[in-house]
Order: sequence, then structure tokens, then C-alpha cells
Amino acid sequence: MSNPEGGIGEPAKLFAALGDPTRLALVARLSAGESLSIAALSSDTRLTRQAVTKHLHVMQEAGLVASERVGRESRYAFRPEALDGARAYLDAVSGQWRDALHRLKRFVEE
Amino acid sequence: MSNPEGGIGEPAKLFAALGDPTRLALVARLSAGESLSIAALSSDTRLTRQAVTKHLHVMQEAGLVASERVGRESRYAFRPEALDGARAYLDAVSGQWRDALHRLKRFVEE
DNA sequence: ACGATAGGCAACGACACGGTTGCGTTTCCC
DNA sequence: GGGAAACGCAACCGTGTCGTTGCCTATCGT
Repeated sequence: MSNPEGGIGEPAKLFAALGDPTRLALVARLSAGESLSIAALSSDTRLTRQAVTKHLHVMQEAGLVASERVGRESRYAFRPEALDGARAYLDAVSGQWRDALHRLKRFVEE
Repeated sequence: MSNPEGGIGEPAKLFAALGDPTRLALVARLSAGESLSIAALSSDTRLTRQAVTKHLHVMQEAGLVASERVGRESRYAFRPEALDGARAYLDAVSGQWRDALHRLKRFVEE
């Protein structure tokens, strides 16, 4: 399953989760290492707490983030392994492109 | 500008363009090397030609693809350079995560 | 025990998205 | 020249998304 055709559903959800500026900002905040609460994440935004909550749910659904309830607050942590799937897909696509160019070059030179 | 905070708008558009199964399938088709017409791309799909056209416009807006009008048909070609931006963003994010873990480790060990 | 803080749930509105149908225009080919 | 192929444009529809507001529950601190 190294060709880009195989298994399109999962990477699409991942890319879709990354395809929003607000969500990318959250990823940037969380990739700093700290596990942060919803209140902490929505404090320096013009968004409502519920808006941030929804985005976090989307990101959790895509595997980008993991939540852990501690006391009265729920902390969200970044999951860097989730990016491996995206990177693998990008590499598969550009690898297929590179191979295609290589085959074309060999064909022309023969 | 190597931190993930800088310039969030452009990669978000790129990821959003990749965040759709139909569009990912088109990328897979086009990454095979050949420059294909809209009719060719929509022939082996259950979608209408106009649906494929809209997806191609979105992908072109994100820089994923380039169009070239030849005769009565317009050919679309994959642009692998577009993926570099996405890969750079992923690397920046996971790099920031890795550095944060490293700093934490050093702090704990001191 | 009580106020304040953190959060979950649900409804709602505005708008974008994915897709279709219909029609007109250009280009190819016989 | 005329039919057919390839495309563009615009309107339209159903659904999803983004964000809000309102309200209710749980937990913390004093």
C-alpha cells in the first residue's frame, strides 16, 4: 500500500483537520509541548470557548490531538504521530511523480 | 520564519485542498505524470464533468495543479512543488514538538 | 456551603461546499 | 458546413461547517 491510491479516506480526514487556520493555530500552540485546557486555548483567541471545543473535537477525531480529563478541566495534547500519515501520503505522491518522470526520461532516451 | 506560527493562511488552503477524497483521487491520477483533460479525469468517476472542474479550480487556487489550454481541451498537470510547503509545515510542527520534549528532558535531568 | 471557574449539550443562523442540471461557446473532424 | 466533443458559466439544492448564544452540570477554593 505504498501507492497514493490506497486508503484515501483517512488521510483526507487528517488533511481536512489541518485545512483550517484556526485549527492550525491550535496545532502550533499545542506543538509547544504543554498539554493545555480549553480555557487556556481559547483565552488568547477572539473565538468562543465552544468554538475552540468544536475544533478540538474535529482534531481529536482526526487523531491530531488527545484529550485527558483532569479535575474540572480537560487537557488537550498534541499527537505528533498523526503527522506521519500525512507525511507518508505526501511522500508517496511525490515519489510516484518522480518515478513517472524517471520512466519518461528512460523512454525518451532509449 | 521556521516556527509553525508564521504564515498560516497559505498552508491551510493547501491542506484544505488535500482534505477531500475526490481531490485526493485526482491528485493520485495526476501524479502519475500525464497531463490530463477534464473529460479524461471525469471519465472514470461517478461525478459530473462540472464537479471535477470545480475540484480542479480549488486545487489550482491552492497551487496543487496547473492548467494549460490546448485546442478545445484544457489539460491539468500536477505541481509537486506545492507539496513542499505542506511538508515544510509538518516538519516545522513536529520539529517544534521534538525541541520542546528535548528542553523538558534537559530541565528534568538538571 | 457558596461563588466562581471549567466544561458539556443543544439549538440556531450565516455561509461555504459538493454536486447537479441546463445552456451557450469554441474547437475538432468528416 | 455541420454534427459532435470539450469546455465555461450560472442557477440551484442539500448538507456540512463555523461560530454564536443559552443553559445546565461538575469541580475548585475559601
